[in-house]
Amino acid sequence: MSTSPERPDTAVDEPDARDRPALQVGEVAERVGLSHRTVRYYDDEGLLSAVRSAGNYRLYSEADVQRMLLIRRLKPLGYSLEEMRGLLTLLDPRPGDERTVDTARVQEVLTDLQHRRDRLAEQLAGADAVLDALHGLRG
Amino acid sequence: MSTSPERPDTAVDEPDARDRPALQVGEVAERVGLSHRTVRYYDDEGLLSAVRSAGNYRLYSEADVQRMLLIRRLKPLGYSLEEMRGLLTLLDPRPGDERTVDTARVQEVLTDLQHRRDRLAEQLAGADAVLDALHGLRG
DNA sequence: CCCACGTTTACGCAGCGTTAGCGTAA
DNA sequence: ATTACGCTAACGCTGCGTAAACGTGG
Repeated sequence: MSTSPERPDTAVDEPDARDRPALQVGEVAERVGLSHRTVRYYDDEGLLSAVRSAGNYRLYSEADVQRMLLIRRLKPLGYSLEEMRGLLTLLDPRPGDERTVDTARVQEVLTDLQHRRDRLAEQLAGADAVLDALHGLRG
Repeated sequence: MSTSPERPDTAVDEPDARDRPALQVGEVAERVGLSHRTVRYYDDEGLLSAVRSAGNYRLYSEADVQRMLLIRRLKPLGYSLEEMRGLLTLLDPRPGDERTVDTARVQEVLTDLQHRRDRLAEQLAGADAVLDALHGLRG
């Protein structure tokens, strides 16, 4: 997710690979479709890891943006931010996260993810049912 | 929804039509898949209209159950309970609700409903994208 | 008939998680 | 204009405590 496989730039894989934090809160908020308030909140809750500018502004990297987009996709599945934190260490590990790829845990998370996806699908089906009934009532 | 067209009982259309409130909070909660606390909350918020027993217990009719199921289907679309109240007067009017079938308003509500449905579909697609990526990462 | 028991409900208060608004300052 | 920070509120629940109503068995 955070890797950019094609990048003959700084030789290595990703660590500093031209992805130095440069975006401030408003920019990323707009890009990922969250309010700047929410971005700040996620940051405070430890889901994000902004670097600070000289003037103490939060600065985000492209990888951070990807992470936020991931959060944005995961959130409708009903995870709390605390659960999200755990999820992210598995799905979008940051340097300094546990490196042991606990396969059992991953499987556990994955099936849970599936269940939630299915529930979401049911909700969509429910909405469609209502919509159908409604369109029927006035064709 | 709440009408049972065949009933030569009390002459009129539906008011008492064998659908007298008889279910108490726990029963309906289980049937519609909400906590009894939530049912009470909805009731307090004016989404439901329970009748009270001699001992002050809430009693719900079959029509109420249908209404709750409708709420349950509409809720994932992100309506606030206040919006829900307005929705219900349109989609599941109770005796005593505005009887003018404001067509423009209905259309408005309907397209909003559609938008929300589409947003839900996008969320599902987003979840599937994550799931696909994840399954790819360990096939 | 009555009592004692367990279950169900009522109500209010208080808390939580997620957001969003505001004011003030840098 | 943008951000930082903290306070507060709103929303949708949820849990707790206490009290009353119910149903069943003795």
